Amino acid sequence: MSFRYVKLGSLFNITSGGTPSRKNKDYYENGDIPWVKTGDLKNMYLSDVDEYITQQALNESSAKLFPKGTVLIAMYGATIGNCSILSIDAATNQACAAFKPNNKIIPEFLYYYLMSIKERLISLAVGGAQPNISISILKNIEIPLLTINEQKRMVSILNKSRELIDKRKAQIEALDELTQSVFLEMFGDLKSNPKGWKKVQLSELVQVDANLVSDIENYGSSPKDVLAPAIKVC
DNA sequence: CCTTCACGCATTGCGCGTAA
DNA sequence: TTACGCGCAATGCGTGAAGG
Repeated sequence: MSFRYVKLGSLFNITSGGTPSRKNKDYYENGDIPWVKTGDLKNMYLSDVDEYITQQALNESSAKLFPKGTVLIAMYGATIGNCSILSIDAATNQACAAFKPNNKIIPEFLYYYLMSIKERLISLAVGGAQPNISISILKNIEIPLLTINEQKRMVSILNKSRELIDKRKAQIEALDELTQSVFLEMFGDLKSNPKGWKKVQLSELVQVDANLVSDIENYGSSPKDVLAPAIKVC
């Protein structure tokens, strides 16, 4: 795989949004244009927002409408460095930098790249009370320029890895609940069973590591049957 | 003149302490 | 125990300065 590094500024016309005046009700009341704030940049894809603005707000403020596929990154505030890909057309406030989709970089590849350099981006931020990543800093960030097919291949690998991370997170949460359930089984009031867990074989619940299961089952006082949340760890 | 940057202020929500 | 007030942190907003 051969590639060269290219500055984001030469690939994208990076812009920020704007905040229509809060004093003008006409900008917000009955608005139907999604308006993104940095706090909305939580997940990979963004389809749900807190606030909407009107067409008038769009016309009379520096808020701009960005198309589906635009990658947004928070430039300051506690959410600095957070990214999302728009899965709807939406406007943003001034704290979001926007990379409109083009034919050289696919949004998912840019998203993963920005996430991979998040810590570096934060360290580049300047300012005291509220550190700032400016658009000029973003323009100077270099990204490996791969062919679209290579980008797609990388994205599919990274998607799989992300799925794995999500699954692992779900497993950890499930195992945390399992901890509670074991204590409830051993010391709690079973009749009350406040969470409505069912009684199942431990081996039925935990499929991830057969040795771990046998270790737990063979560990003296541990019960083979446990009260468990209605999920399976696999 | 318009856009962007960067700073500081305003607002909101949460946690903690205290008094009733 | 509950309600209230205070302080702090997080986040959004406004605005003056700078530069193209």
